[in-house]
Amino acid sequence: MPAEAKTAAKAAQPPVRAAQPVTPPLTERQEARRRRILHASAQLASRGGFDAVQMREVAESSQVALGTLYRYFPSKVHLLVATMQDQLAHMHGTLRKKPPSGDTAAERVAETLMRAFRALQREPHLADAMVRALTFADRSVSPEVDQVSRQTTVIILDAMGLDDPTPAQLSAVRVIEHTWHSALITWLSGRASIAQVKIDIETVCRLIDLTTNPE
Amino acid sequence: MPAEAKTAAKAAQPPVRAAQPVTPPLTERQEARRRRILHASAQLASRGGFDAVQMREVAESSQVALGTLYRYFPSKVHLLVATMQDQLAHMHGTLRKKPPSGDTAAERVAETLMRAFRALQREPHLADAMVRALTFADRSVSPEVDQVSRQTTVIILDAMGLDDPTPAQLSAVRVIEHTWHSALITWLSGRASIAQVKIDIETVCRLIDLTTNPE
DNA sequence: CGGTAATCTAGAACAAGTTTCAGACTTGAT
DNA sequence: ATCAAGTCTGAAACTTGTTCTAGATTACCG
Repeated sequence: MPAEAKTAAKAAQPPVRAAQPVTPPLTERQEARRRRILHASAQLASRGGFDAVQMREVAESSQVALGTLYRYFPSKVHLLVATMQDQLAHMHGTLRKKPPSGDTAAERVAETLMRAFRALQREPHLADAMVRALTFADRSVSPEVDQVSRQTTVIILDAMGLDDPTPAQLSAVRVIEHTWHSALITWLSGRASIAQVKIDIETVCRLIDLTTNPE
Repeated sequence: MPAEAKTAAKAAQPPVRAAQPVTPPLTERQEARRRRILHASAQLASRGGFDAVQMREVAESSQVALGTLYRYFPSKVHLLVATMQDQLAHMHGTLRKKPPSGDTAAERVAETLMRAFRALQREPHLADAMVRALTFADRSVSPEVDQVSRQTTVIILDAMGLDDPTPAQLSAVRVIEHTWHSALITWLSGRASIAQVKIDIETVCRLIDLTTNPE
């Protein structure tokens, strides 16, 4: 990977879906292309994880020229992070349907995260690809990664049943997200058991009580 | 990166320093080569981070053939994780000299981590290279990553002044490590300020009190 | 010392991410 | 319908991690 390429935020014109800023509306065919690409990406990732998502294959599977693929997603990491955004949206929808049942906010958050975790377990390779991309992303992907982070925050706050979090609560949520990502990685690389992930998530969720009913 | 290469733990003969198992003692010249390699790696990393550590350059800087470099460190990630082990050992030595002064275990751990954080701030590119390698590492690097994790655990337990931690305390320590790595990453990729990292570390360290004086 | 196995070297070769380019195709405005 | 601007395609080129090979060097055993 050329050093400069990863560092400089390539200023590709329209299709690159940046953070929020003016995204020139895509034509129908463009939207379809984008969707095909994301689908191919997820499919390849489900097979063999990060390494199996090869740009040439994604291009071929989605019936798009390599150059076009790079116009839509300026790097493999961008592509996988976008794939994660996509999957996250899905998951948020799913989670919304059956709200967690715990009594305390901590319990509900832990329950939600474990539910998400079980979903990821069903596609461990896909999880691998997405999470590795997320943590490997450099500054040029920051807007997209940030968006994923915001979406995760929303999910957690949702589970807490909170509309207007205090700074302390936001910090707790960030810490939970940190733990979530990192625990996922240790599990994916075989360095932690599922049981351990569960315990750690429950442990970190206790921080919520700590910020809800102050010291 | 060939898929298989990253996945299969290459059984290179002697120099590959595995986890703990029998490492045939290196001759003096071999030890020197290893040291030159790690030094070159750290130096290049300090310049431009992960991307600047190019295997050909490392080989050249350390006066070693490319093939030899790969015999000592079977991949770029292995090399960078080993570099991290090296730097961690350094840091542990440094931290040991001036034990943290806080009254509670939580304070001492937070103080220690912030001290480490300030050290990393002095070489942000190096930190970038090491941390990115650490989280990007796949299963083939697990033993080495695990070793880094164990060393980090020791540092934290040291700061807590604990010899015989309970399972709950170990979980808290793991969560702190998760937060530490992940917070570092968000800082390195410009998505969080130093102040935010500090707050999050202090937040997560409160878990210690929670496990020390039970609910 | 002599011989043999292990190690090291230089350099070619290969794989996958990324860039580039010329030409065909679409789109939108006139 | 027509033209200019913007997109897409196919293919080649380039970069950097990784592997491979043949021949020199080194380490060690008797």
